[in-house]
Amino acid sequence: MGRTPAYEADRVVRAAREVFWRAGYEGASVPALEHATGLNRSSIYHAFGSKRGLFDAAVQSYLDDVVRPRLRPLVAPDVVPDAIVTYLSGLRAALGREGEVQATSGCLLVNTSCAPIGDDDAVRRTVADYRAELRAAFGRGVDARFPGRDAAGRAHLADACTSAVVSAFALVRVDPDGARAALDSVLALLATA
Amino acid sequence: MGRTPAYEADRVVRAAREVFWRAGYEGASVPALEHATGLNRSSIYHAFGSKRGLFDAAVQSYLDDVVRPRLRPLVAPDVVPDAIVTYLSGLRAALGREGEVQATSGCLLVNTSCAPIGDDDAVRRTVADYRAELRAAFGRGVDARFPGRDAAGRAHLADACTSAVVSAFALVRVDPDGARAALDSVLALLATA
DNA sequence: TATGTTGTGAACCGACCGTTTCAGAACCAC
DNA sequence: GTGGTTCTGAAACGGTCGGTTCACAACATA
Repeated sequence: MGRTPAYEADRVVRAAREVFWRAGYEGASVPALEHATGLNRSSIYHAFGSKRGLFDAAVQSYLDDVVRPRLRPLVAPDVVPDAIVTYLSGLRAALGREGEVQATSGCLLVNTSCAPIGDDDAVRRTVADYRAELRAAFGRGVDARFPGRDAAGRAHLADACTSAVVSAFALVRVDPDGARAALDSVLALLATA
Repeated sequence: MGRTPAYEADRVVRAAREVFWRAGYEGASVPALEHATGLNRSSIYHAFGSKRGLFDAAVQSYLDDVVRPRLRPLVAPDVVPDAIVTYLSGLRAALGREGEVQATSGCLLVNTSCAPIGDDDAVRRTVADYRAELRAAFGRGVDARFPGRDAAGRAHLADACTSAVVSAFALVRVDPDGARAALDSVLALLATA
């Protein structure tokens, strides 16, 4: 069988995810990834093949461990009317907690979309699917909150939620107040009957 | 007085702006800037002091030559009711023209916000002010379109326009259809009386 | 034409980039 | 134990990074 790895793969990927999140793909240096993961580069390259391989694993972990758990109440068989509000106000609060990754660096995938690595086809598909996943979840959240409203109105509201979240992620690094304002605005639309 | 520069400063800055727009600050290499501007690095450093100095000039040019001319109808003393619709549908069309910088790379300032350079204080202020400028312009555009509507409703609509534009910029690189959908959604809200 | 100033090209700087190599350590099966 | 396989640390790879240096070209002035 051979020598036993001295690390836990999940922990390594999570640590790398944090580095990519803050610094971006091109800005995350191999020494920084070594330091964060505690692994020597030879082990990183042995396990993941390349910096890009580690990045892909980090993106998968971001989707599985960060995005989808928070979206779960919005994609469950039964969606509670408050689910969409809970999600958005939870995000609003997270963007205010200084020091946390989300507050300082927004969203790994939105950041990726704005960088040259976003031109890569595989990355492009991943981020586009992520946006669609967000939109679908918000669509169900809005439907659960305003079941009586007409379909077009609900769709526009779900679109507004999607745009608010994406723009909040995109701007939080430079303008946390503006990011929170975007979320507050759609929260107000969701509060009115 | 000394030797006459062999270049036109404006042309140099505009060429550099394009490189930063596509590649981002950290991704724009000095050789790439030399090639785009036609200047040797010694001339670049003589004129702008550093890569960052050239970037700052490029950002200023982006605001003066790209952003503000398009926003002008929305900040004029008299704002036409169609101004906001004209702006958004113009942006929608621009995001669809393949090959153009806007379609492939979104917005220089949004991209900057999502990158590590966004942590710089001066950059932070610049992008935050840009967002505020956008929001103010859209506010006037919405006011001109729906003068009879209540203030809160107009504010939420202006917020939705701001978020739609920012998110369209943030996503156009990976998801042009999603970006256009965000704009279409607010355009629909602006079409209804 | 002589002088002082400014712009330009080429060569070079140390630092860092992502990646590879390789010897040896740690484990399994026999 | 022995052999085969896998993981790990250190060192080194060529290439590129942003930035500097310097000799010289090109101009304004006197």
